[in-house]
Amino acid sequence: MPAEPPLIWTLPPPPPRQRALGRDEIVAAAIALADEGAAVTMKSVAARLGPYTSMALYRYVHSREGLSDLMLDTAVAEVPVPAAPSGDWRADLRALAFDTRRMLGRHPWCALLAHTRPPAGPHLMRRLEFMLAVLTGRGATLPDAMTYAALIDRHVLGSGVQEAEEARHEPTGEAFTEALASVRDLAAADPAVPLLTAWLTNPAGPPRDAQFDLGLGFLLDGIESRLPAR
Amino acid sequence: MPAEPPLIWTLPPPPPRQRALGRDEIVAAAIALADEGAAVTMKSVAARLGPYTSMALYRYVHSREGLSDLMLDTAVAEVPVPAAPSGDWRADLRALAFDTRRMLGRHPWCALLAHTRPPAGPHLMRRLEFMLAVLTGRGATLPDAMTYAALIDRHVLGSGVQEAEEARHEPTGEAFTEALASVRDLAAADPAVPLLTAWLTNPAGPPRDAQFDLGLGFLLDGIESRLPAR
DNA sequence: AACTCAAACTATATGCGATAAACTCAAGCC
DNA sequence: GGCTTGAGTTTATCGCATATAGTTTGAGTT
Repeated sequence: MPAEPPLIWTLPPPPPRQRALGRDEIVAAAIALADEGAAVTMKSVAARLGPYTSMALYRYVHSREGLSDLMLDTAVAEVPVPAAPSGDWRADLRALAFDTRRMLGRHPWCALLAHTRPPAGPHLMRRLEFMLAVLTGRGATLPDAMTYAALIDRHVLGSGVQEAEEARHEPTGEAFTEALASVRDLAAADPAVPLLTAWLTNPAGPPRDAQFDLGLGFLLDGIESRLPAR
Repeated sequence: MPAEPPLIWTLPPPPPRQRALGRDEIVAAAIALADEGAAVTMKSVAARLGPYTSMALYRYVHSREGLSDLMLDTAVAEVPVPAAPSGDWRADLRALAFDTRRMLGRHPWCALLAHTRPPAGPHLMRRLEFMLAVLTGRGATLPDAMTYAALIDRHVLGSGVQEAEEARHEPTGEAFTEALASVRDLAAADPAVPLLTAWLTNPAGPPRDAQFDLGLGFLLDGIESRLPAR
């Protein structure tokens, strides 16, 4: 027998509708979810904002892809970009690289996204503009500056993606140790990969930041060698 | 009224069933689809193999993720890996990097996949082992060798992802030109990004291969400077 | 020649995710 | 008071992965 629908009088009064979502709140909610490692779906974002449905978001962000692009640019906005080069091109680029890296640490999902989306957001553009200004200010041609900037960002984003991947698996020592062990066993079973096996048995190496700085230094050295003499 | 089911006699005789799928055929079909830029779904892969359903694949590849991992390792298997270092560490690493780059050119989907999946396949392992052998053979410690190898792969994969992204949009001059124009207009509308606007108006620069080689050279130079003296 | 059985597929159903189209509902306006 | 408009909701598809349960088939057995 179908249950009698409850009388309206027994039900709580409807909550006051909170109207007027906005792009900013939506993007902030999506970023918060992504930072927590939760899946970002239209539904989960809407739910986080209150008693909304996924369809409510479309008015503001147009599509899922639009939301992704907004998330990316909003995260990049956290990277401090000086108004003008300081005069020390190397320090400028290094600081920007590290600041970006720190942002990627706060928003690990960002690295992959940056790889997949065109760099068309306003904050992405201003960040790139600064790199170009620093390099051309030191004498590079515009095409060369673009090449160098791409090189550096490759390093920054590549590190970001890799570390995000690693972090995604590490937190729980349980499954992680097991996964590592299974890869190690796989390697150990193949006599063709002794060095890899040795490393997996005792994975050592400089800390991440040092590795990052090392590679960045290599790139900056290379760029410096091709800049016009002072 | 529900249509009368047709009598079996009016239907064509069943086609002879081709049995025995196999992991290799499945992975090859998936790679072929991906190379063509088509979506790789269980269904599309099965259909490409004949009159199969998506479920037929699960026996062989376990899951969608399993299929991805097999695709990745199979593609990496195309990269020729010498049995042993030649004695010229720099030439060895450079050749491996360029061979990998060529493979990524044939399989553009591979770069992103390599970024997202653990490098546990047998061919991925052997490729890495070779890099480690080259670097330790020249005097690097194992942890350092791992750091350097990661640096190089970051560059190789990063270039691969970027060029794959670019290629995905270029083929059709129609929409691409339009998209480029809209980004340029966006930049032009922001007075804060004159250099970027200038570049977008006239995107120039060395050819891709030269840019790749430039960055690779920077990294190899840097590595060289930290290798023990001969 | 009929029978059995496991391997190889198919059918069916569930659930998630994105999104189009149509609908509702409250304010403000004439 | 009826009309418009903005802001969400409902409903309905569609694509995709995949669990579970069936079905077919062909190689061997008796």
